[in-house]
Amino acid sequence: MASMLGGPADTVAQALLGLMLCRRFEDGVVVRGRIVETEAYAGVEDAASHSFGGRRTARNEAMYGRAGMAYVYFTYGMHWCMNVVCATQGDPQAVLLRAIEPVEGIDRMETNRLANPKAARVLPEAQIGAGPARLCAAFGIDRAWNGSDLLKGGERGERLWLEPGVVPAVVVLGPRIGIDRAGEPWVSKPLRFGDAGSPSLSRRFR
DNA sequence: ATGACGATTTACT
DNA sequence: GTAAATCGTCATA
Repeated sequence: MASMLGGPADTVAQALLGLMLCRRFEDGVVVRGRIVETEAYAGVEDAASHSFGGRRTARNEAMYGRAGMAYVYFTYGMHWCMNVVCATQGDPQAVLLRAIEPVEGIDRMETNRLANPKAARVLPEAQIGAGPARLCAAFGIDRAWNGSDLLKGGERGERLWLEPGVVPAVVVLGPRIGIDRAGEPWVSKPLRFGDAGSPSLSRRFR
């Protein structure tokens, strides 16, 4: 598990598909979701990456950490998104988790969603984790998890970690979402990966 | 101190 | 399809 995260973002993005993202809450409840959609952010060369050009700030510091670290950031004034840091320490590559398919603790995912007044809309089960911010809302992931080690888990009896899962039968690729301003060639590179058979993708691939 | 912006989601026409 | 919501972060001064 640890070794597979040490590679470049595009490789890791594909390898993460099928793995289980798991969290245990203080009350002991566990939620699990199968990762079905990811995006690779290739580091200093990648104009769409928060680390483009070696940019290093308090916000993206986790990108420079060890593989297996979580990089969680806040955006649009209301949403959290989570990445799995990859490559080697000091090389700021990461993979954005764009969608999970609910597997366990679905009631708790609902509760977590409803706890956020901005996400009070009820969604069909398959859509609960279909989107980078939806996934974080469902799992209750926020800034407290930035920099946490996904291979070890968190503190306070709470944990956020990865487990082996079922590899997708068919993987589809496409351009990344919401990065138009990065310009070519980065806007067109096929760095978005999905499990073609999943009903929980954030958007269609084409 | 101020202003511009965002790896999104939701509601509405 | 378009637009609003909403605020932490960063660059500039």
